[in-house]
Amino acid sequence: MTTLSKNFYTRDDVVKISRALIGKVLVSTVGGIVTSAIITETEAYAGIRDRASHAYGDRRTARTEPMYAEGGTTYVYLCYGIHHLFNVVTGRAGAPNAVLVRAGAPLQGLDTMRERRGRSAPDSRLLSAPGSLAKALGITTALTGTSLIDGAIRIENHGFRVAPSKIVTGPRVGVDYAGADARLPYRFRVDPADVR
DNA sequence: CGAATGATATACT
DNA sequence: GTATATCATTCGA
Repeated sequence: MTTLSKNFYTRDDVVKISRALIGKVLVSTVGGIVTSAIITETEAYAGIRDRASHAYGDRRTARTEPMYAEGGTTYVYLCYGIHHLFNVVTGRAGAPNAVLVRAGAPLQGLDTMRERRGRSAPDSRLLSAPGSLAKALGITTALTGTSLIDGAIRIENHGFRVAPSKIVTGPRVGVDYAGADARLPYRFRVDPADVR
């Protein structure tokens, strides 16, 4: 049960890191309450030449600034005016790479997650999509740019095992506008039942 | 299937 | 500075 160290995040290959995050544990401490989840789905966003990335074409703005930080920090932004989406920034400083955490399986703080998500969400869907996952874990844009090493959000290795053959690779969701890049196999997911 | 909902990027005046 | 189109989505009809 160790917190992932800086050198996990600062590696070059964001796609590899995206795959490696499957089975790791995302932990948030918000309002003095700890909630955590096993990561079951991620997507890689690969720098300034990835049309699907917010940083495509080196679009460095107030919003995307956290993506340009050194790996090991967060990038949280508001999508569709409603949903806060949580990303892990990777790579070296100046290279805007990030991994979107799309889904998870509840581990700790189940009651709090249920409260945050509201009555209509069944347990099986508590963390089944990126907006829902952030909501259940209490993650908002207020936490963008914060450290994953010693901040309110961290990622730990609890020793959960996922057979490589159980990790499904495919194109990313909701990026049709990205042309050919929309078909890149940058999405990774595993059935929660295949995490031991 | 489509409304909800607001920050943001971009293109104007 | 102001206008407007767009968006790494979700939920309910």
